[in-house]
Amino acid sequence: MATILPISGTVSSRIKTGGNRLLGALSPNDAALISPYLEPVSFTVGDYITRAGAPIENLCFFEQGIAGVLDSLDNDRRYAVGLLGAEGFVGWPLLMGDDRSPYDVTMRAEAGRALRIPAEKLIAAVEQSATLRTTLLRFAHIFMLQMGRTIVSSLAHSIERRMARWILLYHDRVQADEICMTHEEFRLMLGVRRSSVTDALHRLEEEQAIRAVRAKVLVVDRAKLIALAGDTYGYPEQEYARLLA
Amino acid sequence: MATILPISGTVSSRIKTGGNRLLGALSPNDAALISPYLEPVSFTVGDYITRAGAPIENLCFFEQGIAGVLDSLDNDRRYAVGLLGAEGFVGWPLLMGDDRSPYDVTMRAEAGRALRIPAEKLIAAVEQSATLRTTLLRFAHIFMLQMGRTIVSSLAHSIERRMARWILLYHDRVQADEICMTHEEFRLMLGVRRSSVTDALHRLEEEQAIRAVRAKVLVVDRAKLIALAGDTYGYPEQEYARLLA
DNA sequence: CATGCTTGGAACGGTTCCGTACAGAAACGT
DNA sequence: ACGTTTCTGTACGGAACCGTTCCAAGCATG
Repeated sequence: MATILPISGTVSSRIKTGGNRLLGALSPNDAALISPYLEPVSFTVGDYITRAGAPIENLCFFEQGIAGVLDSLDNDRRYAVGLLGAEGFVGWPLLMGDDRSPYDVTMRAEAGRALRIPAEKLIAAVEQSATLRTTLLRFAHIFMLQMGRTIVSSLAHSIERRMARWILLYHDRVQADEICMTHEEFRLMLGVRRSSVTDALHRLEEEQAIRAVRAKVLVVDRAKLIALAGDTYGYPEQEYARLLA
Repeated sequence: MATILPISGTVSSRIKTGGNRLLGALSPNDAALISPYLEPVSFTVGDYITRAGAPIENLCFFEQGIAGVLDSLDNDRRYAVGLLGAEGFVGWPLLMGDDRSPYDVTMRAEAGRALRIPAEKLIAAVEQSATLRTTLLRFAHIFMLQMGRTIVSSLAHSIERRMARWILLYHDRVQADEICMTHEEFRLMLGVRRSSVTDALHRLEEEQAIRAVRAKVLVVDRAKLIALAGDTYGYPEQEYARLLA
């Protein structure tokens, strides 16, 4: 348990491209519209990409790392409503007629890289290209699907199964089978007490689906996690492939 | 308990307009772009407005009634991911680059009236008017906010408090303090067993927040319901007012 | 090495909620 | 009027999960 061995794991539908998948899906013309304004930025774990209520001044297309979209309650307790990585971008409310971010968005799990573009440049670009706008809105739509599945899983499934789902969502967005996350991190997504996270992790470990070491989760059997997550995993990912291939 | 007395109730931020609020918020020019194609339709409780997976052929702007947006799991258990009425429309995925509906949408609580427009007509209209597109996307955005709060409330709150929230969402969308819904209906939104609904209703009744009669809930003390719902009620409604006033 | 911080493991009783089952009450059809 | 269906109330044991507390292990810092 002390040393971290390289675990094989089933590397199936993982995101492999180095850069941002959404930008990669753009036509050359659309890419040309925004690429002059894209500027690389990097974040460390815990950094805020946007703050709830703040004006959206930039949009960030991630190349690496995981961004957690958090909603807060009573100004203290916070919960994740969704997750995104190199398959998407942060700031979509701007394309939907809102100039302020409704959510806190922070870096999770690992350091992140992104390409940043000023809000007004992106607005100008989507006004010139309908296909660009559609591509970006498609991501927002798929994020919405993810939220829907989050609702369903929180209503229908046990902590263990919901945890399996979140591990998969993380796994899809990191390059390795090793995911850095503490029990406290899981609390954001599951909304349970920390010891319940411990218990659920142990159960997943007993089933040989993962191995947990300090501040890390190693994905051992991805298929088993998918089975546990059931219908709450897969549909948004499948729709992403259909609409943004 | 047998007879339904007229209950005063606090009629605060209710939706009063007869027609669709979103259409009402359009500029004369934008309204002119689509009104030639709007056709009145009506639904009874249980009718499907769209089916999951089916192509979006029409969009529906509701004038009366409540539409429940349902996600299904394992082909049998279904759960509500959101609710809308005369403040919105059904079919927004079309504006976000998806030609199929990801959800079942069905009529809840009471019979509904809507103005229906063929998909291609609406697409043509939003291509002519950026402000029309923005207005419609703003509704989709606010629906997303509602979904976010649904996630948070399901993670943080007891059945009783979550029920208070859903009653408010229904109350906002009907013209009266009397809401037709069976315990089974609540199950869609809370994801609990039917008897838990009974218990939670009794608790809300003890607190004089509502009165429950067969297949109906009477809102007695709206302020009390708002207090129970806490931060999970109000924010999307407030953003609607800000962005679509 | 000494110290302090973060993270994880384990335990306690208590509460909420579940699954199931059954029965009464109200509406409905004929 | 009568049976049927729908809706609601209630009760039982049991499972899941909570809040709390305490302690141990890993890690960083000086």
